[in-house]
Amino acid sequence: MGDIPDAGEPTLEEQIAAYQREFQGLDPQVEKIVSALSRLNRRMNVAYGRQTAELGISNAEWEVLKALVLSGAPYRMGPSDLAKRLGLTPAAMTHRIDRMVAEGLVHRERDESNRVRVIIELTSEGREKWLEAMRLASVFEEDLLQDLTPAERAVLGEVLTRLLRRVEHAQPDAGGRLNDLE
Amino acid sequence: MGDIPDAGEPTLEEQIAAYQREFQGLDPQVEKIVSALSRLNRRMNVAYGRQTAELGISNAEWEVLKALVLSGAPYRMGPSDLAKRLGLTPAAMTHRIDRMVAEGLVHRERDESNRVRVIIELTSEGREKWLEAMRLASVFEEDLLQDLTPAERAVLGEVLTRLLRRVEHAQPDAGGRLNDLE
DNA sequence: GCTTCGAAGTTTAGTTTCGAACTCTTCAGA
DNA sequence: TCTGAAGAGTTCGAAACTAAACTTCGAAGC
Repeated sequence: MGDIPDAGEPTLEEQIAAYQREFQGLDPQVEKIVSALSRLNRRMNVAYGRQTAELGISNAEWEVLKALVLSGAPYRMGPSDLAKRLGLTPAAMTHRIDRMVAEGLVHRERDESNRVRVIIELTSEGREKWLEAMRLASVFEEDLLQDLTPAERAVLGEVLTRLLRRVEHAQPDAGGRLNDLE
Repeated sequence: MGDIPDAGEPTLEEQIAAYQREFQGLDPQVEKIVSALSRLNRRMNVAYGRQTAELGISNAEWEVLKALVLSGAPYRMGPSDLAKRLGLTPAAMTHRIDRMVAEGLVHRERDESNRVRVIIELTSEGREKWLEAMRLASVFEEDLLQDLTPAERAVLGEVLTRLLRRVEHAQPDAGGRLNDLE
């Protein structure tokens, strides 16, 4: 027990070996980094999902709460802004807000100064839910990184930030290469 | 232009600052690592999606092709195994296979030696699609990591693998702490 | 041999999302 | 003022997923 990472999933080492076998000319180190990154993220999302589920909210709802809290007091955003921020279509946002209003996590009202707009505002209950979720998440995250030395944390943070900047300011073209967007 | 990472999304630094403001007692370095990890993964998936879309397949289909190829010749798996491997319910797997059979990417047949089972086998067309996708993906990945020094690559790979092992062999309990499953 | 249990896959009902059409409001220009 | 255009949000229909019920086959026990 404990040796099988997930049902039917090969270990990272087995997967790298399989890639080498099936596709020539692949750098094992690159593939290791990319595969580990992807898996790690997946596992972390599962962990977050477990935690939020215990608070009676879904991962999707947690994302909305997060966006609202991080926008700062008075914790208000329009549906379109939320949709862009979360990468959803406006239609999906409408439905998601419907649910969250019904659960008392957010409040929806029409902006009287511009009657086309709608204001989504965090309720105190919604803010409390987010705080509870953050308490759980922060303990989990600290625990996850606990074995890393200060030097390793520094390098990891710096390198990931650099990679992120590279992806954010560039997008792959048809051939897969990253072109600077200027 | 090029300074706005994504529509309406704050920069990583702004987001960390917002976390510090809204939630006391958070380690900025931990949050930086976790946030960068999550964002980086999201951007990479968008990039992969763009590439596979160009080949006329979805990201979901690419995952199935990947599982089959990595299983090794003769590239056969049962629907249940595929579902477990991809983290889907058997029902979703049935439908996904339906589509892929219609597109000629995989072949479905009943196992005559055990008539409860079904065998999903990669077609040569499916294998070719995967190879094309891999060619694009590997260029993208090499390009993404191109600015990293050999030392940085080594540390990154090692640290990520260590973190992955920690999440894989342990699961957070109600309080968020990681317990060894033994 | 018959029965029961369990495993593999499909079907059905309900949820969440996307794409596109639609409504309502605001603003610019004749 | 009236009209046209654009933006914000919702509604509608279709796609993809989950959970649960169902079907079929195989294996074990009596």
